Amino acid sequence: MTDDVLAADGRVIGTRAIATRRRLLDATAKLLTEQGILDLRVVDITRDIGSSPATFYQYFNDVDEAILELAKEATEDEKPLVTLLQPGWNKKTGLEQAHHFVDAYMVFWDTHHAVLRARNLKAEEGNRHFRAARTEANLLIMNALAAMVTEGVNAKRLPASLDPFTTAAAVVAMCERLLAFQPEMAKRGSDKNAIRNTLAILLYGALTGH
Amino acid sequence: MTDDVLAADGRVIGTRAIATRRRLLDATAKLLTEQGILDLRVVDITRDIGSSPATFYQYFNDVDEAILELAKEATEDEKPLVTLLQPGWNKKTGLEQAHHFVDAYMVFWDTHHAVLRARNLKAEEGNRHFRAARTEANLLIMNALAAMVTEGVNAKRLPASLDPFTTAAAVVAMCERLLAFQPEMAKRGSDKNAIRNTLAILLYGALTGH
DNA sequence: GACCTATCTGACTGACCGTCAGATTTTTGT
DNA sequence: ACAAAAATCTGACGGTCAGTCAGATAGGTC
Repeated sequence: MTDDVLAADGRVIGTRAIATRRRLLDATAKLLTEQGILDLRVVDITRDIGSSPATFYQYFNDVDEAILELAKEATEDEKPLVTLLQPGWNKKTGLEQAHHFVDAYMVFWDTHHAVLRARNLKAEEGNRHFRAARTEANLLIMNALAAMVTEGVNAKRLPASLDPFTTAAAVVAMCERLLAFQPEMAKRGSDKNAIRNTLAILLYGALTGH
Repeated sequence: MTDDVLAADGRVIGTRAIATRRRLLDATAKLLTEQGILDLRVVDITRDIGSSPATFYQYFNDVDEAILELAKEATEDEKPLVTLLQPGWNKKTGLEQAHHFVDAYMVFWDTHHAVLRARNLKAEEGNRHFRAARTEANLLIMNALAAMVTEGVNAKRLPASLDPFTTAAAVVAMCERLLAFQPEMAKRGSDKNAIRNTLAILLYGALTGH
């Protein structure tokens, strides 16, 4: 019952409608990637699937609602990343584990960057629902990171004055931002591999104190 | 001659027009802060100064042009920060110097966050002019940071595999992002001071290896 | 095939964008 | 001080998009 798909007015919809709704979501994601959120128009979304604006509003009250759903789908793809973040990265294999995480994060980012950017913008501009979505997604990763920092602090490898949660936020920030900067940095001589390596080292250092 | 103020069609304008243009820029900055870029409408900007949309287009070809100018003004305010980033942060006073930088950066961010967010979004969505503006601003800080990293690498306090430029980007990312997250993190128990301290420690560590 | 329900869309209202011709204000010349 | 010229401002308009609603169309049931 709970996973019934609903129209904008809340009624349960059938298979044809579910398919239409899905095509609308896919078109939204596509146009978000191609044109960015500032030029995202409902007309374009519906034109893309050969339909009319009225159809869109059958399934979503506004564009935000569609983007929010895409953001939640992205969060689902983020969950598996947590398993790569377990306390106990040691001197021998820790750096390699950091690399694994960075690689997985890069794939995740490449897949969802347009939606994540839109989500973050709306969250930063104060939209309650997008704040909640971002917080939920970030907590997945940040709780795992904070646990690793706490372990490092307890083992006296990291300074006690380091706030684990803030450090975790800083680590997430580095990951997201370096990937967003990537194309620009490439022009300045830092290629994808340099970014990957440096990110792994910084993560490894910040999280373990090694 | 070069610092003459120009209208949208390129002609040099007089004192009354300069004042109008300035009021338009201030109103743009104000509404960008209050409502965010997604709800920024030219009608609102001109209404705010008791004028009409046509006036706006006398001075700017579109809203982007006004935001870009505000972004460039923000860059001017960023330049003094570079003096706080000199190689040679040592064990005794280094952490304190990191605090100074973090404090100055916080003030800068608080003043310009709405414009900077808009600039970064447009840059990330591929707008050439905003990319250039962001790159110019970031290079100010990043070159200074990269020089500090290079010094740390040379003194063998930092691993040689660390790419100075990427590290600098990571540091900038941490600064920007933690400040953007601030209100959200406050709710989860990391107050402004914890953020300030943690950021300073992370900076100090990443830049000097101490 | 007649009926019922789910789904879709044409057509409309209202708002904003960006333009332009003409109105208003300021400056210049005498 | 006044008229002419230049600079600045704006009302009004055509075009596009958001969002709504009544009615058309498609799919299923008996």
